[in-house]
Amino acid sequence: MALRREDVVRTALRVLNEEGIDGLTTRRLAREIGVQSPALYWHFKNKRELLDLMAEAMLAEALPADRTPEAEHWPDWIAADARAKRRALLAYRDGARVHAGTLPTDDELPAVEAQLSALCKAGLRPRTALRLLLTVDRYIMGWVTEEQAWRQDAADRARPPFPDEALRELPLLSEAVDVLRMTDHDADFEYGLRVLIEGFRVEIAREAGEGQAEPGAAAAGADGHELA
Amino acid sequence: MALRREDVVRTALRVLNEEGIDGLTTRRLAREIGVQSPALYWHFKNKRELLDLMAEAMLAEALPADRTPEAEHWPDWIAADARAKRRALLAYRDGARVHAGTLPTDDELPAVEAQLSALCKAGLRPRTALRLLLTVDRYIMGWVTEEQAWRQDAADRARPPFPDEALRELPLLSEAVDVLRMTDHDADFEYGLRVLIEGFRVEIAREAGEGQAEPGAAAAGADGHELA
DNA sequence: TTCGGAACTTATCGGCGATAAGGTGGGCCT
DNA sequence: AGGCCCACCTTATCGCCGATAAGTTCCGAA
Repeated sequence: MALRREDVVRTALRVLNEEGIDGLTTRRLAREIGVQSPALYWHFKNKRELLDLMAEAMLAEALPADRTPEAEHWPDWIAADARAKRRALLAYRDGARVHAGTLPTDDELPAVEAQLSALCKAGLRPRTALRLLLTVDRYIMGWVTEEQAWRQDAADRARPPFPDEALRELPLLSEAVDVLRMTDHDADFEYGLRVLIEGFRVEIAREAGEGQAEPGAAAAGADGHELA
Repeated sequence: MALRREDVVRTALRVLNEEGIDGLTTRRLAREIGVQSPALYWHFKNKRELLDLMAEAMLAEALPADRTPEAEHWPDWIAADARAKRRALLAYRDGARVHAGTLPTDDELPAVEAQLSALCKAGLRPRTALRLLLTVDRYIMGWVTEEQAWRQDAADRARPPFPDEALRELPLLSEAVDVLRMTDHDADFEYGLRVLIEGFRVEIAREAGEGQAEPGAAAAGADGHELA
């Protein structure tokens, strides 16, 4: 029976978790499947395509696609989606690096449209609503990337970073050293997420109050530095 | 005369810009310097160490270390630092990927301490202040990573992504398609930055108003989902 | 029964990071 | 003056990588 793309992707995700992204080679994967490595190139045009499908599968597991978010509860589903996405990326070793640079598939777009719809009902213009979604997305990606990099080289790191002697004469950093050493990833992630949502609240209040006139006003030119 | 580490790093940054991170190989770099590739291993224990020094040099160019930020103007210098860091990463091809997973050097810590000091004067506890700084940092990293990935495969991409036909039946996405297609990186980045700072404003107002009693209150357990 | 193409194998390519081992030249000690 | 040491580099080579070319197998349709 012929090998199916879907099975290859599933095995690849397992190998990813066992070996990390550097250990996920075409030969290793082929061996795991019980096939010679060039056979993979019948099913995928190159390794990048395989990684793209892996990224898609990772997120598909965790994010149900057919949900219709409600406008009035936008802080709730934005936060829930953010947590789900982080969890999905954390569920696989180097998940963020696999997902980085991936473009949304065409069939992921309707879910985005639904989110935009809810946010627009809450008072945003489509452009601003999409910017908002991208902002939280970038935060998640940056966060989990760093989180997994930390976890990764925590293994092969001889001594823990930021030893107490390096923090001598730095009383404030010493007091916050737990954050620096990422001893409580979850709570630290939640902090940034809450900050973002509080910012969104302000933004939505402003834009909803504007009466959506003057279309150019919030476009804020490339050098628009106005903060207040 | 012996080769100096600093010169190697400078050449490596030039090659990075010419070839991208995948084209930056030890052989290519050695050839550029006029030396055989194993010679590099006299000066660096491995390629990762070279990349770390490159990352450090990239940011050192753009971020003056001895500045003493003022408490009352925190939104200004946080935004300015964020823009400077983004610019520094964008200044080199794949700059974000080079910098990703890098730990702050011991001599970058005093600058952080100074920022914490200003934020604490503004009313935050050290832990929260550091969380705030990390939050904006993660946003920047996520943003620039995506930005450079986009720019990268914009080159070798046959057709532009998100063609109009994929957006049929998706009116809101169609209206926001410029954001999706990243036609105005700068303004989109500014949006997220402004959102973050507005969120920080709320957070600082809350924490300063608390009278900094009840130390456990804002630690928000791992599952602390309270948003309001 | 033949034939074509899907699905695989074997053989091989050029390039990678890294290590081992050997060479070389200048400065320092006696 | 002579010898030596060691910083710094070279040559040779290892094992692995992603990818391609070309040949093989086997099943289902005509």
